[in-house]
Amino acid sequence: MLRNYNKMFSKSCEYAIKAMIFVAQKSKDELRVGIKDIAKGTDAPEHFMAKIMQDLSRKKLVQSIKGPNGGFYMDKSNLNCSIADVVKAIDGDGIYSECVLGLKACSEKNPCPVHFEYKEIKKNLIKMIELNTIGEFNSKLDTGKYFLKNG
Amino acid sequence: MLRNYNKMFSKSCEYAIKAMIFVAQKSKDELRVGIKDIAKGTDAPEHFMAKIMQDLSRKKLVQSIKGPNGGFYMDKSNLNCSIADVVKAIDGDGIYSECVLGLKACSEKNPCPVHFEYKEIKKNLIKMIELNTIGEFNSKLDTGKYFLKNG
DNA sequence: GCAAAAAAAGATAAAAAACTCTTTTTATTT
DNA sequence: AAATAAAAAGAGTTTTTTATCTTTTTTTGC
Repeated sequence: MLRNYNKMFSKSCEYAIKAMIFVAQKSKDELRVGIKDIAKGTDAPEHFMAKIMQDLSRKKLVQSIKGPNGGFYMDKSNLNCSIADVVKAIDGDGIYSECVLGLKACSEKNPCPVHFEYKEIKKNLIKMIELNTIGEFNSKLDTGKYFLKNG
Repeated sequence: MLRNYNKMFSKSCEYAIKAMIFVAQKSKDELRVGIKDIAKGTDAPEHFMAKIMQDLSRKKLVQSIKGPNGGFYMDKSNLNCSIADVVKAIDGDGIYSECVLGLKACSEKNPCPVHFEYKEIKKNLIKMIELNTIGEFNSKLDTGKYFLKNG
């Protein structure tokens, strides 16, 4: 054990969620944010974040424009997307479907020993990521009481 | 995204939990279980499982005896250990302490945007893994309604 | 004491995830 | 048209996790 697991989401996914919130925040008035700003604003490695943004952009979770004054921004529908949408885009839908003990065959009819206990937790987790939209974080961050990076 | 994340626990940890439940189940009457049986009974790669069992044994979550008729088994106190104990032994206590967005500085006073929503989920998750002891799974598995492996 | 059985330990390999660097494409401004 | 700015794409490296293979140590039964 060299790690210290946690890992509800992959690192890429953590970065993606933070980036989405950051871009939403910064692009309120049609402004575009560059990859450098996004990386700085979320404590993420720049080139790695670039890859993630490309991915999110390809999947239309965020808008991008090349060239001078280009960058990333969000339209109305992007602001409406939930954390769950981001998670699904980056980590897939394992959070919906996979057994907490990794059993492929685990199901209601063929449950692992913790299936039903975990079911409740999963339900709440899914509710949480589905109900929180990216746009809603704007007001939260505006209060200055929430943070996207250390220090 | 080649993965399909999920990953509440690492693979090692999934195997460890299953192994603990399996050994508890099989060693009810002072019997010892060998690594081959454990691997088979949990759908885990044998040598990898061996490593994990060594780890659990070193940390006294399970007992082991070498030589002919040796193997793994559990004493009373082992049966009393919770899933949380196994998780902490293998994955560390990140599940208790780490921010879901990976922010080192995230805390009650310096919360990330999802801190308080996640707090509730985390509380339930911790409750679940702390209240479920390994020994308690015996009766569950005895009913034949729960499974530790596919197929 | 010797052979066999089993876990422990050591060392290596393969796969996946995280991260970096370089080149290309697209758009803008002068 | 040329220079520049920015994202996109491609190709690589490093680190971590997962998995395998080999040797050593311990215990038991003969």
